[in-house]
Amino acid sequence: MDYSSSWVDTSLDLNINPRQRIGVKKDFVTNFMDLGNKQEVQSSGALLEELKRVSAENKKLTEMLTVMCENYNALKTQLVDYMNKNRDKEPSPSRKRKSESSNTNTNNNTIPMTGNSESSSTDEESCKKPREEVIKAKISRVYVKSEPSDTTLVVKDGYQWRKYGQKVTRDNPSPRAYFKCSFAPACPVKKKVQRSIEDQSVLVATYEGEHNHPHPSQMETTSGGSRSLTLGSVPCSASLGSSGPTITLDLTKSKSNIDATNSKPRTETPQVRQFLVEQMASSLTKDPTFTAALAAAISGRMLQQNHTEKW
DNA sequence: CGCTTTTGACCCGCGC
DNA sequence: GCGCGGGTCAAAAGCG
Repeated sequence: MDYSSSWVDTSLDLNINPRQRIGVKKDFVTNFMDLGNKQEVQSSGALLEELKRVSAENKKLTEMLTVMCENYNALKTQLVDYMNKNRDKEPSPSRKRKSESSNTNTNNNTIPMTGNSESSSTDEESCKKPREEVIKAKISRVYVKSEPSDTTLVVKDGYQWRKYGQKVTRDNPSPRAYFKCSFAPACPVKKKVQRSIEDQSVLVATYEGEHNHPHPSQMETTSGGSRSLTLGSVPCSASLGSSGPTITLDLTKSKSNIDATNSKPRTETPQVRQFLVEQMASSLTKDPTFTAALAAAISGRMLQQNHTEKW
């Protein structure tokens, strides 16, 4: 269940983007060179100072990230507990119509990291609907980027599915495909796949229920190196959109282990680590508040530095 | 031949 | 009660 901090090495080497870093360093070097060659000795000293400072900052950021990860895990644990409590109250599954139609695509950026999550009904909706309708079999929604030309509504998530229907719905011109887990009726999981009405290149897979059998890829993997990026156990990319944080799962990169229950710290390759760090960095840089804070911090530093250098 | 996919028919809840 | 529309069934077709 714990992903991030359990295996994501938070000791960031922030030199993730050599070009950028070189650019920064170059600026420093140029600045110092502008001061004249006579100050070379002093410059190298100052560079060392700068290096120390950057290292310290790096360490500080690492600590902050660690704290963030811990907070995230704590929150996640609470959420899971809350979900489990709700599930205990859940009545036996019925053929009653799902209240999902009221769940428009626009407000659903929730991506279950475990492959399971409750229906993301808003409080508004829960007020409108009777309580027993809100508590349903676990419903999760996954957004998968796919080729717009790809007409097959196939979401490769490692499980085996049997298609049992396809319908054109009223609110979306693209057809909706209905799948049952191949292990049905032993496994009650169903999924619906439909192209997003907003972005035709995005497939929206709605999962209902939980698999009561191990992930098929678990039995066959352990061979070869992992090429796909995995966060926790799920391949994903994170982004901050206007409607809030979004995590897009790229389930087309199969062979990944979706079942997080027995995820173990794995041997992540440097590339994977780098990618993760880049993802985090890009997510943070897209956050206006973060960039503002960062800019303030940097400018503060600069001013402070200029001040001290003058003296 | 057996499994999967396709697709029209049917079921059923909901709103009017 | 009736029509609408989402969800499911099941026979036929496709495929390896």
